[in-house]
Amino acid sequence: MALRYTILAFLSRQSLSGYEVAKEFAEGFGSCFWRASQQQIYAELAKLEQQGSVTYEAIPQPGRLNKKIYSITEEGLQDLTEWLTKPCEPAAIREDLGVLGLAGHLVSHQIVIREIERRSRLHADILQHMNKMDEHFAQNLELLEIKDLYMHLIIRRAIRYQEEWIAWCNEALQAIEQALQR
Amino acid sequence: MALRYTILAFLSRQSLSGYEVAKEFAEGFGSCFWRASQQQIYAELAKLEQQGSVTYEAIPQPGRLNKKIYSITEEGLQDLTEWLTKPCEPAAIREDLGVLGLAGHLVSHQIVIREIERRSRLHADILQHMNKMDEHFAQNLELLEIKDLYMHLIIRRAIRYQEEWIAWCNEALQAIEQALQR
DNA sequence: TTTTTGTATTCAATTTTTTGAGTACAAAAA
DNA sequence: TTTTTGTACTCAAAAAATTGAATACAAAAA
Repeated sequence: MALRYTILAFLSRQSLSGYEVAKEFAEGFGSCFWRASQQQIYAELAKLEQQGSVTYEAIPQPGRLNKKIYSITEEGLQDLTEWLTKPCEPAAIREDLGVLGLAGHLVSHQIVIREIERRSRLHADILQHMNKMDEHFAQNLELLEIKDLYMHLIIRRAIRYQEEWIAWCNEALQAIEQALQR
Repeated sequence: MALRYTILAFLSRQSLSGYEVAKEFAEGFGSCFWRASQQQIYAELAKLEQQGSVTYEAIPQPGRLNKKIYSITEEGLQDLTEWLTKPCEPAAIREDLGVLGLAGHLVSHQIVIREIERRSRLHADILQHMNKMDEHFAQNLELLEIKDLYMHLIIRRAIRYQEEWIAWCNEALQAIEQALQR
């Protein structure tokens, strides 16, 4: 279960409130790597706090609910490090679109084409977002400290992933069109 | 929830026993696209049967438990078609290895390198398997009926996915080595 | 001025997934 | 001949994820 460790990893970079962790998932790393709902995140943070892997400092906000700034503890750091050290297995692709490959013959090719075109556009949007995320790192690649180099590499993974999707969409569209002409 | 529809999609191609569906997941499409345990599959088939999306014919096996051959029904076909027609969203990458990008600085670079090298090998193995799956389709691409063309395209997706992983692993290893030399 | 957006968190029910067994027998391999 | 592998299915508990609310207020936009 990587949600726990993803949260710990965020907190190993900087202390964050639950809301900010959720934002990381929604906009940063998580937007294309790992998704989690706010509820999941708050629940996990509470569990981590109970187990002593994180602590929080309650920041009283004038006229509002307290903001809890979570920080990783020694135990949390150790837990995370241990997990990172273990080998991990590749994940399944788990794409709904894959089912179209199994049963696409049940719907008209227009629908298949429309869906692939739509996907291509979606990935182009995400790609743009990822490229923006990478900008700062890619510009001074030579001076990056290790922490940022790894971040750059993982963003690169996301970028290549999106590019690959777009390339496949093109390949697929071309193949379908060619088949239709016969 | 695509498990349900993935099973329906398998059954839309041919009738299968629960065991054979599980094998599809373990070795075929599912090995790299969608994973599901036997228990999940049997449970889902039972649910689908209750709902009338599939039926089964019990094949008495001499001296064994009955084998249940599941077939998709009209309702199942309609349900699946409806689902295929709706647009679907890209999935998150959900790779444990991604966490290394967030917190790789906590472990030695040997561990990071070892893990990336390991990944590269794993993906090469899966790639080989996928290429074998595609062989039959790729050979007579010109004569494929639509059903098989789509299957080919989705296998191509899996192939490109593995190739992309391997390419990224190489890029990452090179970047890390270069950084270490400074 | 009212509505929307953004910050910030919590609760609860349901569904899905994972984990770990257990049953039963045939065929092939050691 | 004993063990392993493959076929074939079932049960149950625990963990994780999803869905849908609800609360509370500030700031900006309409």
